[in-house]
Amino acid sequence: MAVVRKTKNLQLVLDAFSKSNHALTAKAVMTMLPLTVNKTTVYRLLDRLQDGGELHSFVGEQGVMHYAKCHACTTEAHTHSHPHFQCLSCREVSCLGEEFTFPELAGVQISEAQIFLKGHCQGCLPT
Amino acid sequence: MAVVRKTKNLQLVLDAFSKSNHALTAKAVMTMLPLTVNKTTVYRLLDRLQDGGELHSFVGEQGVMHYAKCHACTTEAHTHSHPHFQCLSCREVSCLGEEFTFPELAGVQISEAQIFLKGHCQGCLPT
DNA sequence: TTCTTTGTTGCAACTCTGTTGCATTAACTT
DNA sequence: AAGTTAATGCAACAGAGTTGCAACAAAGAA
Repeated sequence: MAVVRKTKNLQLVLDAFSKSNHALTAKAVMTMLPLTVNKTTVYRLLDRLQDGGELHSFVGEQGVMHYAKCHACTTEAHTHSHPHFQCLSCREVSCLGEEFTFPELAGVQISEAQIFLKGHCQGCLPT
Repeated sequence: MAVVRKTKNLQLVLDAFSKSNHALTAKAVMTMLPLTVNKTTVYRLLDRLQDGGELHSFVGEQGVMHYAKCHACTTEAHTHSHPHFQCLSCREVSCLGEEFTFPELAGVQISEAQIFLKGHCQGCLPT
C-alpha cells in the first residue's frame, strides 16, 4: 500500500492550514507556498492529506473545492456532516460546529448532507 | 431593458425540464436538444430562464451547476432555500419539498442556505 | 556508505465546465 | 417592407482540476 512520506511540501501545506483557521482552495494554498511548488503537487498533497484524514473537502462558492482541517476525524471514521459557512463580506469560508442532524424527509433515505451557508461573520456584522 | 423573446430554443429547453421532472445540468439539456444548438446558446437560455424566474440553479455533484424548474417563485420573489437531493444509485438530482429552516448558530448571521443531500430515492431503495 | 526500491515532484498537455467578443441571423415594431 | 434589437453560432479563451512520463529524493537493504 501507499506509504505517505512526510516531505517538506506536505508540512508547508499543513502549516498553511494552521495559519489560516479557514477553509482554503487549492489556489489559496498555492499562494502560501513557495512559487517553485507546482500546482499539480499542491493538488496531490491535498488529496494525500485528505486520504490521511487530516483534511476534508467540500464544494464551496462557484463550485470550487475547498479544504479544511479535520478535528474529530480519524483515518477510519470521517465525520464531515457539519455545515460550512461563507461570510458575504470578507469571503472567508469556515466550518461551523460539529455534526448536523437533518429532519426525516418523505420518500428518500438520506445518508449524506452537504450544507453550505452564507451570511455575515462576527467580525463583519454591521454594528 | 432586455426583452426576452420566446424563441423555439427557449421552448425546447422548457420542454426538456417538463419531460424530466429532475434537475438538469447544461450538458444534460444539450443532449435533449437538436445537435444544431450551440452550447453557448444553451448556457444563455438557462441564464435567461433563471432571470425570468422559471428556473433556479444550484451547485451539485462535482461542483457542476444544476438547473431545476421553479414552482413557488416569481420574478420578484425567489424562494430557493429548499434542499436538493441526489440519489446515489440512479444519480438523478431533484428538489425536496419547500423551504428549510435552519437553526440559529452562534456568532454568525445566516442569510442563505445551500443544502445538498445524498442518499437513495424511493425507486432505488433496496427492498 | 552505496545500491535499490518506491514514493514524490515538475512539466506539459489535456479535460471539462463555463464565458466572451464579434459577426450573422431571426424576431418583433411601426 | 424596413428598421431595431434580441438571439444564435463560432472560435477563442479562462479557470479548476487531471494525467502520463521522466527526473528526483527519501527509506530501507546490502
